[in-house]
Amino acid sequence: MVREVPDKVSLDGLETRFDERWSAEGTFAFDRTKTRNEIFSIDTPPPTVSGSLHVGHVFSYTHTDVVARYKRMQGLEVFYPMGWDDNGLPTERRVQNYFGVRCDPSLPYVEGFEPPHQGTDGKNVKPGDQVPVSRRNFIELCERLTAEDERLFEALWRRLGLSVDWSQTYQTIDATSRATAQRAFLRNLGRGEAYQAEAPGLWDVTFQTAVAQAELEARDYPGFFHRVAFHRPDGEKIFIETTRPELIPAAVALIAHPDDERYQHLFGTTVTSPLFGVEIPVLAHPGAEPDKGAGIAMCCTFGDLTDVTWWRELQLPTRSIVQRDGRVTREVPEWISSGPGERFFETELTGKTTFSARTAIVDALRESGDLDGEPVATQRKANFYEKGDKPLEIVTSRQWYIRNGGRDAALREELLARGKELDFHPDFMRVRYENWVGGLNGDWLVSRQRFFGVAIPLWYPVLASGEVDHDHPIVPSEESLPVDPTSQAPAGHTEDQRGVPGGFVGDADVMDTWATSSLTPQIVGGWERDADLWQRVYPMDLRPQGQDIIRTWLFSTVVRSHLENGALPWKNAAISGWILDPDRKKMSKSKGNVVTPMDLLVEHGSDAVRYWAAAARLGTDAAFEVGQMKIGRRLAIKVLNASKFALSFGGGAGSQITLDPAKVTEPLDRAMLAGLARVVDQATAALEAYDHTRALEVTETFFWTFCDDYLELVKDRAYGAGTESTDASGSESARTALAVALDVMLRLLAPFIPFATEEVWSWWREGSVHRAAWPVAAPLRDAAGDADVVVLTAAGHALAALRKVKSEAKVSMRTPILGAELAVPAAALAGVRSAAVDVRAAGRVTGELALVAAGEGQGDLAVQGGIVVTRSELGEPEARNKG
RNA sequence: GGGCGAUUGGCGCAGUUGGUUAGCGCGCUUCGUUCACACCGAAGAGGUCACAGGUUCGAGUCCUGUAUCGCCCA
Repeated sequence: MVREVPDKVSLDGLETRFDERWSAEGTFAFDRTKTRNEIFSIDTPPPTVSGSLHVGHVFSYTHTDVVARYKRMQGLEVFYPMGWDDNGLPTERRVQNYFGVRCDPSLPYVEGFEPPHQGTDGKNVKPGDQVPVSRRNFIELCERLTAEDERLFEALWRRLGLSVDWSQTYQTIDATSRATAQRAFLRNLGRGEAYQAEAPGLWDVTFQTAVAQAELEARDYPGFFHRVAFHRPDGEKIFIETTRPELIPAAVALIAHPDDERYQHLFGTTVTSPLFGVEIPVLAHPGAEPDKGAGIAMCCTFGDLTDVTWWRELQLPTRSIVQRDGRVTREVPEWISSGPGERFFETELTGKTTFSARTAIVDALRESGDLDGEPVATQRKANFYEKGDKPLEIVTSRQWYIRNGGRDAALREELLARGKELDFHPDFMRVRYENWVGGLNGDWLVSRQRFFGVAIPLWYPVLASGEVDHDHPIVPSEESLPVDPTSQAPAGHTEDQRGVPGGFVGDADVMDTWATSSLTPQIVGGWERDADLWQRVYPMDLRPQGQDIIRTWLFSTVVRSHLENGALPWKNAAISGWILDPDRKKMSKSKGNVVTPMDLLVEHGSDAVRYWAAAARLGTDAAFEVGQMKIGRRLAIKVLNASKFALSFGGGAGSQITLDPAKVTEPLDRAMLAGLARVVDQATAALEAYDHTRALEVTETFFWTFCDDYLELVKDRAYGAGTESTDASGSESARTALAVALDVMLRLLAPFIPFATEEVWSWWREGSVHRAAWPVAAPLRDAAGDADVVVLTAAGHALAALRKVKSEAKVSMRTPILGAELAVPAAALAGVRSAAVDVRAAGRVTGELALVAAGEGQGDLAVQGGIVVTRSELGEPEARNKG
């Protein structure tokens, strides 16, 4: 039953109208009564609030939504929650500036705290004016502030048409996430997978925090090679080249490659350092690169990660001089005992930044004659914290680690096996996982010396001596989580025992943000919180994400799930590519070429933008192309117009439409359904293989042929007038075929252009197209019988050949053809013949239409399928109705 | 330095396990059109598939090497 078809169709306003309807009707609400095999669960990336959503988000989240909508139409109940990532520095800074506060974990929680500011118009509050608050208060303020971000993000996602169940949202700092992260950590601790160690690690002096391998970024950093002499007992000078002469006082060995002939005679001997006269050994290690610099390197504790390797493998002493604040130690180290060296250190180096210390040392080396030539400028790779702007130092500190296979071959093999078990889309993305896991050189450092984040849920006893006993942490019960050890006392203790002998101290650190976000399946799935939900959704089906965070988010999630649940967290990982700007560069804010997503959606319409996104395959970078969106918009409008047309033949609103395939009797109509059956098979197979692009392509191609050829061919017959086919069944056949095809094509297109398809669906079908069943080919094939799609192709070509006559004669397509003869290739002849009535009608052939077999070499298959018009006579063009 | 991906008409992309004459869209040219659609329709022009070797009866497709671009890791 056709309820209504608008006179004038439009895409405008569909986004808002259907978002409201889908919400009101709970179209995407998750039905948790379904069992695991009836559910498709998606572990969606939580976007970072405080950041902003950009075109790349729209792009990749659309890919996920296409899958979600497809799976839902396949009859699966889709578990598709959305989260907000508010961990990390950007949120911390915004909270500080917006409310004029700073987090001080040493403070107690204040009930009902009101911050001094409510927004400062973008101006920063000076650190001195910031009011210190407890971590719990800080987190509460964060939740207050990010509520606005979340509202804006949700509005964008709704407009884009993400079929998320909006009653299922979470924040990575909310109580559930904190409890989950802490519980998982305590489980790791209990099984010995989390441990603390006093070890050299990367340290950011600006942010005053330890940094994990996964957060490293190697950048070019300008420096100078200094050629510096060490001294043998006999006075011979051994030259090394270093970019960090300020670390000479921290030198513990000179190291050359074991096969390097130049240094064979030195191995096993000692040299003394210039200026400081510290005696150090000359050692061999394959890590030394003979063709780099002098071929012999100064090993300091610690200048870089190679030093750490040498220190560990050659069991060298620790002689650190750089402190956590990035300055040289204020005490003269005990190993520097030569009179002049000691004095020099004390007067020129103590407390200086590494930069100033370098200047002082280089001046002194020049004076003592130990500097050979002048420093030579160079670009070297230095390790940076991805958010920092100073090279990382390496300092020794006590930190918590979680085992990730970086130090344990057996665990590494298990994790590599998990990688093989996971279906990556596209498959080659697996290599990035394997390279990363294979290249790990340490466990996962999870402690962060930050204030804002999920607290490490531990306290430590304070001994009678006043010393803190880190070896026997006090662990909270899982029921008490989340806890904040800096503002809560452990069970059995009171707050007045904090920091006093016989009492306790709380661990002041927070966990790495990945330590929380690696648990998104557990957070959304109700792990240890909602056992019923958990067994319905876990392990999950799909993790969509970007390729840049395979080493972090994907890997850490696999680690947690493997350790905690002995399972892979999901079956599939769908990796989206980048958005490139017209210069084929990654789009970035700094380049100022980022378009605000909401503007994009408003300007082009959501279906158009989704079409652009869906036209790019997983893992493939895509150009930001407005042209592609315009094509999507054209498709959406065409769907509206063609549908309006197809539904109008029965008489428009109020007319009955049957979808009974038995009524499709004409060969041409059956041929069209045969073609559609094939499209259904191809689109389904493509979507099953996470190849949404192919599904869209075959559907779209068929749809355009349907509009350009089929619709034109059957127009007159569907109207039921004007041809020699006065037979009502011919008209009914066309009308039924049109409706059946429309019904199927709307469903095929629904995951891609959900708004236009839903609009059409609402004109004549019940419920939402997004809860309609995904089409299957069998009924179409049954209706098509033995009809072959070549009938449609051939008839379309014949029509095109007639059009060409008119086009070349530069006359209107409405010009009648008084008579014509077509030479048709043998393979197409029967097809054209069986559709001759429709071809004549669509081509406006009023007289004879002769069909003859084409001769050898006649016609070009690439042009109108080889059909050639051998004779034609045009009638008078129709008079124009002007005015 | 290692790894992964890309290179097809002016632009953006398809091209399934090697198989007739390499497709699609945009743009372009010409024409048409207001009773589905001007956010339109029809017809047309336009390509030594980055380069060099090799395997094969046959290579855009497989192998080797080179170049350029992008990303990741050292």
